Amino acid sequence: MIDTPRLMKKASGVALPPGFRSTFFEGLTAPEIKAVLAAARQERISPHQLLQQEGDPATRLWLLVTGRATAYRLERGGRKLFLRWGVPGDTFGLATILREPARYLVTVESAQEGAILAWDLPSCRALVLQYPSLCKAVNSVVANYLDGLIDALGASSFRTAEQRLARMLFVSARQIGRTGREGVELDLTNEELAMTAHVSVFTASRKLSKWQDLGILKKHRGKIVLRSLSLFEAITNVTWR
Amino acid sequence: MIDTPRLMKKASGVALPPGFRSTFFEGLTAPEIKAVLAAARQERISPHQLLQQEGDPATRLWLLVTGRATAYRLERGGRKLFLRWGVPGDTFGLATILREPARYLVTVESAQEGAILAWDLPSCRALVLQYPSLCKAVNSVVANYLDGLIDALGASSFRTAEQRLARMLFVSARQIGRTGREGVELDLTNEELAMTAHVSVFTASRKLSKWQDLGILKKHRGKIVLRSLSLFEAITNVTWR
DNA sequence: CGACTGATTGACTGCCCTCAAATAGGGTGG
DNA sequence: CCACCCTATTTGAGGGCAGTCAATCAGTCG
Repeated sequence: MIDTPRLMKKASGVALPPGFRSTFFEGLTAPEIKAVLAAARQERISPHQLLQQEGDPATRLWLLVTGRATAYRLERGGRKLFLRWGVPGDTFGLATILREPARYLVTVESAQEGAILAWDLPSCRALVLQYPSLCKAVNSVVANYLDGLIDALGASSFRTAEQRLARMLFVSARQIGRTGREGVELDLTNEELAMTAHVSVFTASRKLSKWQDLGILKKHRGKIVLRSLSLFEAITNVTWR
Repeated sequence: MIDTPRLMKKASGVALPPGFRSTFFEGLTAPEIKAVLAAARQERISPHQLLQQEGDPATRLWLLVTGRATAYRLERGGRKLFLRWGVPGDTFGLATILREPARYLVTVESAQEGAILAWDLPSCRALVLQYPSLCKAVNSVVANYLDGLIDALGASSFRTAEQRLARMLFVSARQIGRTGREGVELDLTNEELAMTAHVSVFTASRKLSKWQDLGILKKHRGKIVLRSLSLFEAITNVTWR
């Protein structure tokens, strides 16, 4: 969809897609951004690649440029606890900048072809020393993650499977949805959606069918088209009186 | 239990309980800690006092010195989503140090008499400018919160009411438990415990009774005595195959 | 046209929440 | 010291949401 930047070994001029934005850069001045970008290394990623693994020593900070990723934690029994989508502009490996010998808190796996910008440990150290506001940028990103997590916890604790599903459709639409002519298109299988909403595949299928019958979405294999976003928002909010 | 520090209007010498430790101070040098403490203001708190409210402008950073607090978020319908205990050494209002016009993410309510150290917005700004490592300290604390939240989300998503209860008893024991002669004593009503484990009061009562029959805890009104901590840890881990 | 993977549907089960009502602890005032 | 009250806790009955299991159906790709 967007001309993907080419691989570059050394970062003299990192190519970013036009209109690229990242919350990580907010709060940084233009020259700071420039300096930070100059220290970055760009890499291509392929689907099902483990970008970082929980428990591993945090040796690099990185930022998703194009593609999609999934952040999750492995629970006892091998189940994956979905935490959030990684979309262009999202930053991970933030632990690298925290206390020096840190470990990744979560596992991040790419879901598509794409590209990332990465900073290794020495670069991070140097950058933080030179630009203290970087620390604030990290803070800001982490705060966003916190907020999202609290929301997810609330959903998981107080809401029904139907509400959790509707919520996930809603937030996924904003994050990984493409606006097509029939509505917002989501490249998600039932299984993926079920996992993100912490619901069984069967209830996911049932609820989706119900919503299709109501005409507020359309299902295809591995793809969901939402006709009306606001209805899903309503579903998640209503019902708790 | 510990001689509580007296109220001081100006912070010339802030009185901390002997042996007081805070993760917030880790990563700071001794002179830094001294400077930070010098800028603090000490206040007494009483039970059921709202130390901060979600959505309010974040105007102060503070640290619990003595007492106990509850961090939660208010959900639609007025239900409280319990997030974590606040115990001596815990820091809150970290948003104050992030992007300048910030708002509190969560509500924190005191549960006992106690004392806090507080820094107002100008102090925070000044301190962060002078000691960049403060930013790292904040980062570190937030990372801990993140980790705890992910854990809670996992519990809420994948575990049974019994496992969530056992988990909460276990973590509460470490955080707010006193070691008595019969085991670890927890000052918790069934209702409080139920709320923190995201379980109904009734299932809480039933499970507690069951565990009392098994002899691994003893119930009193508003108080629980755990005879064996490790058993509870086992309960939370077992069962997932 | 197979083969494989994703999606569906129905039947069954069980955890845990809701509601109603009774019981007990602990402090207070007479 | 006892009667009383308020609140915490208990107990049982009932029901619903949603998960598991099994089997079938449907799309896609080779």
